[in-house]
Amino acid sequence: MGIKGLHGLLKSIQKPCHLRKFSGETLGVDAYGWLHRGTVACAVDLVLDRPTTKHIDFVLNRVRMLIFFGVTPYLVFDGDNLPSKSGTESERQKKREESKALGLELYKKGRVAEAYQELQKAVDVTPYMARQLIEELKKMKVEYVVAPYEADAQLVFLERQGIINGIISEDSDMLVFGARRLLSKLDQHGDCIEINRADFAACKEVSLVGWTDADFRRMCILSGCDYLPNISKLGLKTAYRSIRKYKNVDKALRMLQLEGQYRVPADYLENFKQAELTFLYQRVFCPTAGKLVTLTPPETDVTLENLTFIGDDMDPDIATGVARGDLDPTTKQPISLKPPMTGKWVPSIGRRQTFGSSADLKSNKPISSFFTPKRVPLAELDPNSLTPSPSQQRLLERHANSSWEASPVSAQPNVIRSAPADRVSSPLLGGLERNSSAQATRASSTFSSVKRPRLCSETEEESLPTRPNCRSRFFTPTSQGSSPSGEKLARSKKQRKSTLGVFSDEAAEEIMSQLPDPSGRLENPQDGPRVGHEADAEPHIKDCKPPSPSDLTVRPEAQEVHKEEVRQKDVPRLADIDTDPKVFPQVLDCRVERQSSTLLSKFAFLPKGASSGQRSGLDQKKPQLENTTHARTVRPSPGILIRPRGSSPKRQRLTPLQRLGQSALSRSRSMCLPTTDTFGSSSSHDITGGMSLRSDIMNTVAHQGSEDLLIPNSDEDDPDHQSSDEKREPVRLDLKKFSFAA
DNA sequence: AATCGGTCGAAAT
DNA sequence: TCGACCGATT
Repeated sequence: MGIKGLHGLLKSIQKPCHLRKFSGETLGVDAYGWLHRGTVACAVDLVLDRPTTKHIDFVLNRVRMLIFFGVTPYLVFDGDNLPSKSGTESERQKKREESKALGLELYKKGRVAEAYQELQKAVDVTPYMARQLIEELKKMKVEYVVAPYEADAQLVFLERQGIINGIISEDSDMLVFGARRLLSKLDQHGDCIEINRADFAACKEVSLVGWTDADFRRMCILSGCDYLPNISKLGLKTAYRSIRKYKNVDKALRMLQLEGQYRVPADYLENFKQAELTFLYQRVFCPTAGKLVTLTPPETDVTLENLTFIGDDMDPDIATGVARGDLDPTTKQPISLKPPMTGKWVPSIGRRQTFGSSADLKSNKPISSFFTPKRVPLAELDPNSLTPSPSQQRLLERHANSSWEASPVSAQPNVIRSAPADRVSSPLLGGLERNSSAQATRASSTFSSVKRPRLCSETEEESLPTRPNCRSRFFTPTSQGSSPSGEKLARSKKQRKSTLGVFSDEAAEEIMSQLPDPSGRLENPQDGPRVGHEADAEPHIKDCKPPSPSDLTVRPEAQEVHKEEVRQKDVPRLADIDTDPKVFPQVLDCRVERQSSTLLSKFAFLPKGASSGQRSGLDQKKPQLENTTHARTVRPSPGILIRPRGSSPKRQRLTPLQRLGQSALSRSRSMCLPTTDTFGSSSSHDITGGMSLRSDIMNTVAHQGSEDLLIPNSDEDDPDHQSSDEKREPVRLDLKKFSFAA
């Protein structure tokens, strides 16, 4: 997958950093990558069709982590296979089935561990899993899109449109597509590495100074990529040299062959061009236009019809259905929200109505009659679970006499306000809901509402308020004093930690000490030695260009406006439950319970950290953390979470807690300020100047590695940065680590 | 020096 | 499954 060895080639411009750096920005996520990681934890269950949501929860935890650090997640799912990759996929499918058979065999023999290993290979990430996850994302008001084809291209497209400010993915192909800012190796703490296109000129392994995107792309393709296997014995280094020398692939290939050693297949050049065109023009979904467009606007002399390998175009309605996750990206058929238990697939429209309609829920038929008791997976997975959790039971009782029919949405805001714990009664939400009218949305919304309590239940059970010690899940089990996992965390953070004292609560300390971390200020000046100019030496293959005005997509300067429009348009489908006020209280209750438990966990969590704290700044920070947590994690509100960049928070109707959260948010934002603004406006990319950095910058540099020296960024004038001094003290000690890293 | 093929540990609970 | 790493090969 991806380009072999590319990470190694770009080692020197990989900057260790933390999600906090991207606070206030929107990051695109390769959702299948996360889902796949999540399946590791429950591979056996998935293969055996046993009920599990661990893989979904894994992703949701990551999403929450992003939100916690002020990042707006935007999840992007893979869609259909490109025609050229269909062979690969069937091979994989075959391998998976073999692994499944072998794994099950081992399992029967009692060799569980081996079976486990084998079954991990058998897991496939399905559109259904994506759909499950999407339902949760809707509830959390997290933006997402299902790409018509590859998520890679979709992500890069979104980045170019300015809809996202960076891409979280492990796939180095992203850079070939033209990603500008790639975040990889994200761990559960928020640490990751950044590869920024603007830094390419600083690459030490090879000199990319003066390289265009086209040069880079061709080098990668030449060394072997998903669309074209490499010429044997020809790797990245050789590809680099020949592109550097000849710039032109045609000539490079001829010379490589002449020099002997390399045997270039007859059709290689043709395939090469195809591969390049796939990287350039693969079809993606434009959320603004509501239809498919090519990743790069086609040049006038490019006839898309001839490019079958970039993926077929599709009807805008279908494309939108796929993008929303309503339609299977491959079959284009509606994805049933019901688990595909027996292979008997019920058309999802009918199914949804069945589940969501009031008639059905009120029918005399006992709900359990819908299920075969023997089929445990069904019972477990179905949203209308026959055995409601305690909280569900209470809710059901409470609403035993109330109608399930939808009532006018205008009643909604009242419902929200009357809810005791729902402090974030977002005016934005209410307002937008009134606009929601799409029937399809309504149908799935109703379903979601019913489904929600069920899907909550696992989380609920794990974090019931009766267990005040449980913690937010993305904080990993660390706050239990000196637990093994605490040590594990400490180990992973050793670079930063080594000079700090030993705290009773590593995790809390971590969060506390880093909350106001100025690392966000170390933004990459996007200019400096320019690498990305598109000066294509080869006329026969067109290069990426910024979206042209003629394109249906948005131009950068119009983005804010368009983004707003997109939001407005999108909200109905995102605001699923909220379209049904009657169901809302139930859902709310469940959510509140879950969320208050999350909140409680934070409270349980924080004092420990605070008590172990040794710095006076800690007390200043604690309330902010709590409130930020509350506003962002506990009750994701569109007013906070899905605010278009640049627009101002709607303060006037925020609750005090929200306001605190907001102030914390804006605070962290101001500290991380030039993130977006620095884009292209920050001054020099002066390598030698790195050593003259102010000490406060050095703080950050210290634990970020030498590459950060390349990116001076001075923006520390946050007057109420309470703990900057306290903060500075311990971190500066880390300079040792820096010298180590350097 | 670069590439290739193999092994190993981490991923997740 | 992926990467990092090692040793063999050219």
